[in-house]
Amino acid sequence: MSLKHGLLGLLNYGVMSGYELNKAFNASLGFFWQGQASQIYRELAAMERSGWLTSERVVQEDKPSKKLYALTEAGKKALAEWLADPDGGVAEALRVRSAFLMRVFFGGETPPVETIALIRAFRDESEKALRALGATSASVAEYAQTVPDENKIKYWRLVAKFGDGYYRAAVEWARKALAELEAKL
Amino acid sequence: MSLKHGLLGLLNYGVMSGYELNKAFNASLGFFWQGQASQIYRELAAMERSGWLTSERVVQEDKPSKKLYALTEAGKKALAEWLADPDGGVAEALRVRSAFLMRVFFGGETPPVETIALIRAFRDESEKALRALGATSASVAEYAQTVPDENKIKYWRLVAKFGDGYYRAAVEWARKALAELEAKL
DNA sequence: TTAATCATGTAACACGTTACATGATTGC
DNA sequence: GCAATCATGTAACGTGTTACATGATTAA
Repeated sequence: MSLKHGLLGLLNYGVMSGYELNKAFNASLGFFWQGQASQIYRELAAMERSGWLTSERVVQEDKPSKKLYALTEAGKKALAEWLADPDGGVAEALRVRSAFLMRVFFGGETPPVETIALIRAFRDESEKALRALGATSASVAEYAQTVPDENKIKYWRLVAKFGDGYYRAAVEWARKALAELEAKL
Repeated sequence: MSLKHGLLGLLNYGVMSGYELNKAFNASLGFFWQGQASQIYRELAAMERSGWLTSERVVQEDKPSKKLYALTEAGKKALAEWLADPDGGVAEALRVRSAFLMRVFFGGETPPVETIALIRAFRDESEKALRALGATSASVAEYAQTVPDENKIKYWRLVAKFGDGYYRAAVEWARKALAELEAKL
């Protein structure tokens, strides 16, 4: 799975604590992968057990002590192998899993207004997501100016563009669906 | 979760065996929800335990005997409640989970050709999915002619259109991304 | 003769989610 | 005075995946 590999990728940029990893994960990889804090701690413990990481406890004044994780050679190797995997999860990438679409599928079993209300909520959420992504992209663009590591940022922008296209498609679908359903009321 | 509710929805159309449910599930709900056969059997057993279903063993000649599942009143109620839920999983519907995008995100850590190869594979898969969906839509259209239960089919088509928009967005994204990356080689 | 279809499942493991616990410090 | 931030985790449960087992029949 990829929570592990996301953590490896982040730790490759530098030593971090579990708490910092959780924040970094949500801020950067959060769009296409989500993990609860508790899960991240569990994975970190597992990764340390399998020799990918070492941890060092750092005692702080005025704050709880933290554990800094660092990649080992084995961890770097695991990351490199994942990056070099020619398969790269392409097949699963297109898979949709949506209770919402399932609900729409069974729309014929309920009064139309209920499904319409649901699709309206979906449209609103999609528009919100689109706006939020715009804000993220703006902050990436800003970051790009100060630290012009163009090589990395290029790929970050690609991922953001995927999100943009996805949310746009969602909004467009919802609008058309609503126009169709509302016309028949 | 929704595997349960998908099964309830299918059983609402008529009595079926686990094997038939698995096939029906993959054929109709498979686009937006996937379940292994073994998981379906497990869920059916759990649903029977909680009183949503009853099962009857049917002995067949020349074929292994099967178990036919039927909705109980409690099962119908559970389905109705799920259908009436005003939330309907809208928030989670937009969530993306993609190891592929994570891999692209870290594209700066590998030679560009590797990421390009990956995105090409993704583009090919997306085009394939789009074609496959076209075939599905055609068979739905055909089915619509013979059994013109327009009310149900309307919603099926809506779901198919979502898939169409999604795959199209994927193909478009991949093409643009490739054009950008290949130009800099 | 090999694979696919029919039909059911068990077992084990992997991953995701939710609730809870601790306890000091800082900002509204 | 209350909520948020910092920082770590445990426990339990829910869901998803993979491998395996059985065994007859039918089509390429």
